[in-house]
Formats: sequence, C-alpha cells, structure tokens
Amino acid sequence: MKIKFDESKPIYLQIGDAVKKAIARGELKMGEKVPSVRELAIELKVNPNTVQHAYQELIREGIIFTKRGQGNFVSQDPEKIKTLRQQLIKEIVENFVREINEVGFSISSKDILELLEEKDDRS
Amino acid sequence: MKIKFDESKPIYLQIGDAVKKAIARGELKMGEKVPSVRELAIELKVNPNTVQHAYQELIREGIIFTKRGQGNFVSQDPEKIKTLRQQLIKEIVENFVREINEVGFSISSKDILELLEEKDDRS
Amino acid sequence: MKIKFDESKPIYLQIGDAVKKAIARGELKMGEKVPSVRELAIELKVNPNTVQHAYQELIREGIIFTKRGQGNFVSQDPEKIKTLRQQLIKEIVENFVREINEVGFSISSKDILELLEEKDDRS
Amino acid sequence: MKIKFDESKPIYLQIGDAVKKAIARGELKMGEKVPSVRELAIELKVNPNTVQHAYQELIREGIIFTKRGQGNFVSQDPEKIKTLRQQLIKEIVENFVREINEVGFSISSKDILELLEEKDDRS
DNA sequence: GTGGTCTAGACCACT
DNA sequence: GTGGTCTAGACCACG
Repeated sequence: MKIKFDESKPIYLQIGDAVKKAIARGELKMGEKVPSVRELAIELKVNPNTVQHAYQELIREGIIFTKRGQGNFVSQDPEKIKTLRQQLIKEIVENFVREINEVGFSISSKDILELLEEKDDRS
Repeated sequence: MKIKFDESKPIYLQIGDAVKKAIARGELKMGEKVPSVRELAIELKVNPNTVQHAYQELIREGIIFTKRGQGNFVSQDPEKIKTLRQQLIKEIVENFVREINEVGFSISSKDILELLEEKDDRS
Repeated sequence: MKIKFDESKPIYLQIGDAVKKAIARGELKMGEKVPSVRELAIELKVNPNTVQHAYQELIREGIIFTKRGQGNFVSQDPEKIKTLRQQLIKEIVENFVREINEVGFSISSKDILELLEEKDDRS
Repeated sequence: MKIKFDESKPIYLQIGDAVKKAIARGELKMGEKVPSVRELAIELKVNPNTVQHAYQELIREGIIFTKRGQGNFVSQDPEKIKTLRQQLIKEIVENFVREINEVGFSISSKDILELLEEKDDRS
C-alpha cells in the first residue's frame, strides 16, 4: 500500500479511499487480511490513530470487519465488493463529468462509461 | 453563480474554483466585473469574509484584479485566461485518469483528450 | 448533562447514549444547540477528543448535525426524533426482557410495553 | 450453554454472566458440575484462556468451586444460590428502571417487581 | 469560539 | 501482536 497524500482532504479519508481502491481493483481479495493498524501506520509514516480512524469508517460501511485479536479482513460478501467497485467508478466518472462540463465541455457519463468498457483490466 | 457546497473542502476554495471555472467556460469574460464580495456572499449565503478569502487567492494568482472603489475584474491578459482553462482541463483529466486507473482500468490522458476534442462548447 | 460513567462500556458510547436519551425525553429539542465539544468535555472531565468521537457517531446517525463554526444541533426532522425515541425504548425493553427471561421469568415485551403506556411523561 | 456474543463487552464477562444466569434459573443445580474449560471453549469457539478467565471470576465470588482433577462445580450453599438469583434480578430490574426513566417514563422498581411476581417459572 | 484533524504515547482486552 | 480506547496537546479552517 502506497499513498501520496494530498493536502486537500483529511489523511484518514485518503487512507480509507486507498484501501477501497485496492479492494476494487482486486489487489486485496475477499476475506484477505488488510495491513494491521500499526504496520500501515509505520509504512505511511502516520500515527496509528489516523489509520484506526480510517479503518473504522470502512468497518462501519461493512467493507472490512474485525476478528478480535487477529486483525481486520476484507468482507466476504461478493455483493459488497461488487457494489463497492461500481460505487467508486460511478463517483469518479460523475465527478469528472461534472467538473469537465463546468469548464465548458458537453459530455455525459454515458460517453465515458462506453469508453471504459473496453479498458477494464478485470475483463 | 450557483454552487453546491461539498463539506469535504473549505468553502472558500470551492468559491474560488467556481469563479475560475466560470472564466474558463467563458461565462465571465476578460475584463468583465465579477460579482461583488457582498453580493456573492448574500447569494451563496456565506460570510463575506469567506468570499473575500476566495477572491484574495484569485488576485494572488493574477486571475482577477481589483479596481479601487469599483470592484474586482477578470484579468485582461488573453494568455492568462487561455492558460487558466488549459490548466484546469489538465488537472481535471489527469485527476480522473489517475483515479480510474486506481480502481483497475487502463486508460491514458490521451484517450480522454481525444474524446474531449469534439465536445468543446467553444469550438 | 450529567453522566455517571460505567466501566463496562467505552465512555464515548455512554456520552452518545446520554445525548440520545436527553433528546428522547425532550430535554434537548429539535434544532437546539447541543453542548460544544470543549464545554461538555470540561463538564464531564474527559478529553475533548472523546466527546468528539461520541458526536461523530450521532452525526453519522443523523441525530445531530454540524453548522460550520457554530456548533452541533439536534436534527430538525421530527420523524428522526420520533424514531430515535421508539428505537431506544425498544432496545431497553427487549434487553430487559431477554435478561429477565435468562434468570427464569416468562415475560414478553408486550407485557412491559402495556405497563409503560400509562407511564409516559410526554403524554 | 449457548451465548450470542455482544461485541461491546469482554467475552469472558459474557461467559461469566451466562453461567450465573444458568444457575439462577435452575438449569445448573447446586453441586452440579459445570462444563469443563476445554469443553466450553470448543462449544463457544473461544480460546480456553477466555473461559478460564471467566471461571476464575466465578470462583472468586464463591459461585463455583474447583475439585482438583475433577472440574468445577456449582456452590453447595443454598443461601449463595438464592442470593445470586436475587442479586441478578435486582440488577436487571434496577438497570431497566434507570434506563427507561432516562427516556422519559415514570416507573419504579416496585411496579416491575409486582409484574414479575406472577411470572416466575420457579413458583 | 466552533468543530475537525493529527501526533505522541499510554493502557486494556483478546488470541 | 492485534484492535480499541483514552489523554494531552497542538494546529487549522470557519464565522
């Protein structure tokens, strides 16, 4: 897990997003252990509390779950993972479409989604 | 000027971005007066200080300038405006490409820029 | 707001519960400001972060909301408040019924709810 | 012995409570052998240390006692058992009364205890 | 003054 | 070693 932090958003949200994306692109698989709080904190050079904060959000959303004394693990619900990926794609595309329209282009989410269909690494 | 505020970013940055985008898409033209601090503050239901903060950033970047007693105006330098638009587009596209690749697609800025060429409202 | 902390549960959850109950019994009314993070922290002699943690849960559940720079306020949605109260009552009653049955009584939630009907301070 | 664990409290306390309640409702009788640490650990899918921890608490409170090489047994003191049950009932009722009053009802332990009198499975 | 974020450092329960 | 909670103390953005 490697993250280049951006000043515009809280670090804990960026960590959460990074983990979500790692799951979405299949780097972290269903049921697999996610990096421990302390381990990831050291790797990212942030405080363990910050990682903990990030993980709590993911737990709340049901994306990962805790096994007491063992660590945190990616949800085993395939539907959850699928929904997560679709949700992320939707957000990214809609955000792009909104922003690019705001600077004077006429493009729709449909245009982008069609372009993406042939670019999916997982297909 | 109408903005749907997103809680995750400071309001003053969102206002600044909105003004930049209005200039980029030609809604605010070179040399044209931008809404007064007070006026915009009322319209957006925010504190005048917040709008002032946003404008100061734009002034610092040379995108708008102040005529004492008359208000703030869009820069009259065509190069400035053009660069602003290209810069915004570049940022938006690169941000999109980075994010969409992070969830498992293989797409390049070039792919998107080609798609955009035929969608420019100004051409 | 006064709370006698119980060792069996995290403090931040107990603070959250106390605020919920204050809302449920009408002590904190719709739209009313809840104590500021710092203020409540001093009153309860806990760290502000702990109160913050408690409030974040309530915000996430839509029970209170934040006005930037002004503080946190009780939700203005009457339905939300009503649901909150009913939810709390349900939890308390079901918890009691489960526990009392575990020590050898045959009693149902219905029995308790009938008894409660005539004891509601708000009616 | 079957327990639905609640994440908010230490497992060993929940195990201890479950045993106490089994004794209170007469499922485990005076002098009777309680499940062995190993056996219960397997049944509940927890670490034997956790069960051991729970039993140590019960031993300390004089509710069960150890016969070397034979296992743990429910106290043979009838007064102990009776007190245990009354103590549990008292705690459960008082806890309920306190909580339900906190959400806006006016009810007393007496009200509940009267209701309970006719519902005792043991009478 | 308000909430939000972050760090450093500590202690606890559970496996 | 793992997550969870808590304190102390700091800085920032916003109104």
